Amino acid sequence: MTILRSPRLDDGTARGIPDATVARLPIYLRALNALTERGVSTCSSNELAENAGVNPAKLRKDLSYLGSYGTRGVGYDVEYLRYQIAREIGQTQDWDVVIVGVGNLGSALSAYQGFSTRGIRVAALVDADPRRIGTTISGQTVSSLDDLGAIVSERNISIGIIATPGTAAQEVADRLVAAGITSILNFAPALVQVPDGVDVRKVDLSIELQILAYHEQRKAGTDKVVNA
Amino acid sequence: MTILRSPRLDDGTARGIPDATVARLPIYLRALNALTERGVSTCSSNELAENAGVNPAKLRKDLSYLGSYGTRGVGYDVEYLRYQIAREIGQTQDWDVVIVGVGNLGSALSAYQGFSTRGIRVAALVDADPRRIGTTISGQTVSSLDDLGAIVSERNISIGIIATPGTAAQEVADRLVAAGITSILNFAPALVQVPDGVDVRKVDLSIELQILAYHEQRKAGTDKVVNA
DNA sequence: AGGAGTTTGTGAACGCGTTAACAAAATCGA
DNA sequence: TCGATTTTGTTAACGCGTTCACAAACTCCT
Ligand SMILES: NC(=O)c1ccc[n+]([C@@H]2O[C@H](COP(=O)([O-])OP(=O)(O)OC[C@H]3O[C@@H](n4cnc5c(N)ncnc54)[C@H](O)[C@@H]3O)[C@@H](O)[C@H]2O)c1
Ligand SMILES: NC(=O)c1ccc[n+]([C@@H]2O[C@H](COP(=O)([O-])OP(=O)(O)OC[C@H]3O[C@@H](n4cnc5c(N)ncnc54)[C@H](O)[C@@H]3O)[C@@H](O)[C@H]2O)c1
Repeated sequence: MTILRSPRLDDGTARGIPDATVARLPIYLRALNALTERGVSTCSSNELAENAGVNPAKLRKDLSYLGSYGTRGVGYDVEYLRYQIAREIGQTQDWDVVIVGVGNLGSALSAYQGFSTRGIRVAALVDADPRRIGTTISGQTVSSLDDLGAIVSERNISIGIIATPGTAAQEVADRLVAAGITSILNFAPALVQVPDGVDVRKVDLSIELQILAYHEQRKAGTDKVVNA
Repeated sequence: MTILRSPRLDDGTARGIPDATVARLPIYLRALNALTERGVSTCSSNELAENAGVNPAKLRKDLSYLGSYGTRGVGYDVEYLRYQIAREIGQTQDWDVVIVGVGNLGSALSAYQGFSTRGIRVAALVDADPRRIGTTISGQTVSSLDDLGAIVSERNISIGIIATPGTAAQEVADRLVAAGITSILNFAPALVQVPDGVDVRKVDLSIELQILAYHEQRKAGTDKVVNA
């Protein structure tokens, strides 16, 4: 009698897609867009899986959580499937984000053109440094951290990006939450505590490189065997 | 009679630490450094786990793959454990990386001070744009992509970062591999194919935000219930 | 010396994610 | 119409990662 986080509810509504699947849906979307650009209008799971770099069985299982959008013996209609995935992950609308901390990384993020094609719009830039406040970065005026609450509610922003030093991360997170933000992407190498109902994802670029370094070290130890 | 990728080999040598554990070891390292700075010389698994934001049992299991470095009834010696983890993940030496593509993101990465304290050294910057080649960014001269092979072998670089547009990613990966690079961190939204023996990790910031957007969409649908 | 208290290291259970395998459902040609 | 062929959707098996729970090992106090 344990309560399961079942992908499908009893009423048949597809809900609660596994995290691992959610993380891959944007990849499929990108692959479908690439197929459209190449003029392909129908594809099999093998074809799409190849383009996305995943196992075909995994792709089909992932898609099965959304519904039954393929045709047996035929495959998937590229445009139709693209729309269904986009709808599922909320890409039929744009999501506004605020970047807090427009230093090296925050500036690079604010200049990135690739977000807009994925339904992400950088709607506001915020910093605490008086020398940065009021300046224009990538066509946007940098606002004060103190105006965060007003900006978030005015522009209906629900996602915040922390690109400040680690020491400021918790304070910034608290302010974002107080302003009504319910999703945070944290680039600072620090743990942030948030109340229930707020999602936090962490991107740690140092760790990515450290993981590669670990494998490099292991390779060095077995190189004689591998290169023999 | 299947061959297992066992954490421990028959001779007792600790090898083949699980991927999930490897990804957390740098977090523990950071937490241990923080404890040292606070003057703490001994800590329990509960204490360290709290600082790292993980379950204590998970922490102990992770550490058990490295060896038995704690004392029952006492806990861990912070400095000793820090050294053991550092040694395990290759942080007793510096790892040199080359950044290919010094645009917005590549420049931000090259300016980042946080890498050096984690054993990562940005040893070279490379670009294909003649207007960038020869300029100085974060105190380093930008070299031509054509000199990649010489730079990599001269400076003994084993890790490459791709920060070029997605369209150039595969070509850059090929060049990195040809130059002798065996680990790649790819920021471009593109799949890159590499030979066996070369590790590739992908960081996709759009997808991180898209995952948050998905959860935002779900929250919107259940808000009435949650906020009731 | 011995018992009470503390904390590690690990065995075992559990759950999630991945993958293989196949029945169901479609197309196509004869 | 029917059999051969293709490809999906799904079930079942498997492996990895997480977590609980506890014996083993240590400290400390009397
Ligand atoms: N630059 C990189 O490539 C890189 C790589 C990995 C991780 N990071 C992490 O990303 C974060 C940002 O890095 P960066 O290189 O852009 O740093 P940076 O120093 O260039 O920029 C930080 C910005 O945050 C602002 N800031 C400081 N405190 C603030 C506060 N309380 N509220 C609002 N703004 C505040 C500063 O004024 C500055 O503009 C850091 O945590 C860093 O560790 C950066
Ligand atoms: N800027 C961001 O915040 C951000 C966010 C997410 C993803 N990305 C991805 O990171 C990558 C870099 O982004 P960016 O904003 O820095 O782009 P950018 O256009 O600012 O810089 C790209 C750089 O790569 C160089 N380049 C192009 N072709 C090259 C080649 N064949 N060899 C070597 N160098 C080459 C260009 O000269 C330029 O300097 C892109 O793939 C982008 O999609 C960037």
